Amino acid sequence: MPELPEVETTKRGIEPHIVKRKVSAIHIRTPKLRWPIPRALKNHLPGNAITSVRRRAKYILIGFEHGTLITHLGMSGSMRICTPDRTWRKHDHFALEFSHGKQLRLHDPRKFGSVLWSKGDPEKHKLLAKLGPEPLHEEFDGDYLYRASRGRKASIKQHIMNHHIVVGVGNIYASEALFLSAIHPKRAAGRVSRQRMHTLADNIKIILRRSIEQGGTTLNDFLNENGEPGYFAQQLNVYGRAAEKCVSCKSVIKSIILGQRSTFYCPNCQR
DNA sequence: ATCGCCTCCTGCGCGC
DNA sequence: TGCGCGCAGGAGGCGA
Repeated sequence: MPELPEVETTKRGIEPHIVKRKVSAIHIRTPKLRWPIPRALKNHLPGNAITSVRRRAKYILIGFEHGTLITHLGMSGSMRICTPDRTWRKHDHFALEFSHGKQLRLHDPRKFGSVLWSKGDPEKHKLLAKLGPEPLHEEFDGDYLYRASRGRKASIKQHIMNHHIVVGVGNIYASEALFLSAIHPKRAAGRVSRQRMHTLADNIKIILRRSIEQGGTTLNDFLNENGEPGYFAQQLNVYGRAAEKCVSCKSVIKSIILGQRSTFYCPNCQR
């Protein structure tokens, strides 16, 4: 399940292979992922060069002079650079082919990913327009998180996973950040103190930065078929560790469902 | 305005 | 050993 570090790693991995490259053909092998892949891309893209590769939240934005390809990996998607003669795998849904003889392929078994086209400023696209700040930007800090949570009755875990508040904090890192911050995931967001919000914001940044650094070590894997790109060994303290002992206090890690999502925490450390 | 539930899809794990 | 069932999960959309 790509979290923000995997998406950032993917973006960094594909960028040097595709930026400034001219698209010679595109392949739409599956007409509909989360949404239909615009058929008009066949007219928009060939003959045009990629001018930029950016990330916003978990979207990878592939820029052209006349518009932007907005892509999302969903929960099982991955992108890979390969040669056009490489056999199509099951779930290879979409590909850009370049004049320098490479392809960028989107692979996504769950089909929760997306490929869309934005003519104007992609930040104004319906899917991006209302997103909150990037967690690694300066504007996201404890004060911001505190202000954005006053009066909120939703749990702190759902709060930090709410993309209107802050983007890119997925289910795994939400549990992990709350553990490091000693905050109970079910605590109402509006009842977390300013000081603890600072701790939480700091921990979110630390976890994401560390994961991105580790993801960087797998960048070589983006060329050809070596392994799954962007997935790195993660040191997780609570996620997926129900019934195991807390690394800090040896209490038994609990698992609950919160907002339809599995949630892990230490009932002793987190209050 | 907020919140919580539903939905998309398929691989996988579990139980028998 | 093989089969079938049910769940997980990102995030938009909708109903309350």
